[in-house]
Amino acid sequence: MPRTKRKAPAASQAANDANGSAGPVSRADTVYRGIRRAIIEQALGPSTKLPEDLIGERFGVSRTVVRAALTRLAAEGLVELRLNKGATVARPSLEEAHDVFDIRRSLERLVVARLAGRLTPGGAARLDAHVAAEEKAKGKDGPESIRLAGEFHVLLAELTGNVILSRYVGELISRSSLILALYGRPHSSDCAVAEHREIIDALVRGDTAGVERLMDHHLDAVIGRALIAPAPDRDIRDILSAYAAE
Amino acid sequence: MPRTKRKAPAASQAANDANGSAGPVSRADTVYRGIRRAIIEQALGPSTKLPEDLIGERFGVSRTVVRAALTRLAAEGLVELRLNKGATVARPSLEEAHDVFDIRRSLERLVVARLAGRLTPGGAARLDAHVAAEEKAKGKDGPESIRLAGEFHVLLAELTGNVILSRYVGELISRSSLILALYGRPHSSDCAVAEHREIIDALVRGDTAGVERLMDHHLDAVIGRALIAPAPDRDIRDILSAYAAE
DNA sequence: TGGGATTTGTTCGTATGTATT
DNA sequence: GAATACATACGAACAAATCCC
Repeated sequence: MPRTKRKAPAASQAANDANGSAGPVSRADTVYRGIRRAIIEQALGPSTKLPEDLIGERFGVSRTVVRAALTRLAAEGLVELRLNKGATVARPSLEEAHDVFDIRRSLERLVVARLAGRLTPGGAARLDAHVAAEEKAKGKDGPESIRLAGEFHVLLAELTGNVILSRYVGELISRSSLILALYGRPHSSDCAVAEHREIIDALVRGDTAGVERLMDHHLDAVIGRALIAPAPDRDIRDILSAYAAE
Repeated sequence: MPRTKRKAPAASQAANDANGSAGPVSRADTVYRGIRRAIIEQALGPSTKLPEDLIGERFGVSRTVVRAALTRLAAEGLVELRLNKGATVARPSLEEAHDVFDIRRSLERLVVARLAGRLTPGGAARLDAHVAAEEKAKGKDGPESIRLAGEFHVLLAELTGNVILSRYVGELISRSSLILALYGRPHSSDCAVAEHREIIDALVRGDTAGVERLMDHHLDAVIGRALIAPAPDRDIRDILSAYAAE
């Protein structure tokens, strides 16, 4: 009798509703977001194996649903999917790391150029609020801080209204998390909140050239934290249970 | 007796091997590539419904495999996936169209900047060969021509060696196919082969500023063919059979 | 509006492939 | 290296939602 360790029909009918805001959400979405967040917050490190059975158990869904989520994550570059060998958290090479930051420079410069002087009051307010949240989370130095630092850049991209641009920036940001986990210092990942403030100021002033320069410097600083350091391996089981409950 | 029209166990065990070059290929890959090509060559127009059963029948695979392919295509933006309502070929809004070309400008400028003066002899040869193929296919004015025009840009991106960059450019190019199908003139989609030649020349000369200007002009010309025109609807069945056999 | 046909979402069994001893 | 254990790839059936008349 093979693989009899599957759980009962999965009592997760209460996992519906209460989603962010837009449109109905499939169950695969829930799993996708959970794993994505776990990777971004560096709870799941590069090369961590992601067995379908285990994940399905933790999230209360079947392997089919997990597969759909893993497929999406693979398309996004966060997960590697080798035929017949299952999924692992991606382990970007040093070369890929350079590639990521290369494109980030180009696209994030486009973002601030589009935004300079064109920031709505509402947009500026959202940015201010976000930076305030970053400041608040700074002391704790936990995964929250890592995520917020990246989300500042995603928020900027979203404010351009260009959905494709924000999707790409979002992907690049999450890959940056992986890169920092692999090659960066242990947890110096806070993105220099002061620099974020400077960028907002320059955007409000409408100083296009200045904000492009600031963003370049800021990214240089981020890249500067790309040093050699091995990543420890932890047990997936404990980690996932924290993310299964959204 | 619901849905009894499914075919026999599907005798497609010979669908393995003989793939392009790199790594083993899942069956979902085959379906993915087939549908993708059909969309890029404008055989499947925007909003065309993509029923899982029908596609699976044509490709000789089950719905599970089709779903995986559709999930990937959706992540890429070529397909829209609405919950409980199935998949359709994406129909980019005019706004999205502008977004696509906006990012194309930025990324393709990065491509040629990276390439200027750094083109290997092999790379230049591949570009020359490609343009020759474009020239040859130009008379026929068929789907081949559409695909080749886009692949020139993808080839440029690939020559940078930045795999993420080439993935993004590839996605943007295929979306451009959709945009041209929607808003462009019927079939004036050949990308001005002469302009491609000029770009190659400038790259070989190492004329960075010149090639950026040329690429901008070239993209302007492409964007210039974005006019209002409705797209006719055709029957998926006939179309897919041509693409099922690779 | 309603009911049947159709399509999608999901589960789960089986076959096949990979790792391990 | 063969046998065993295990994980993945795929398919068929079932349940639920949607569509269409």
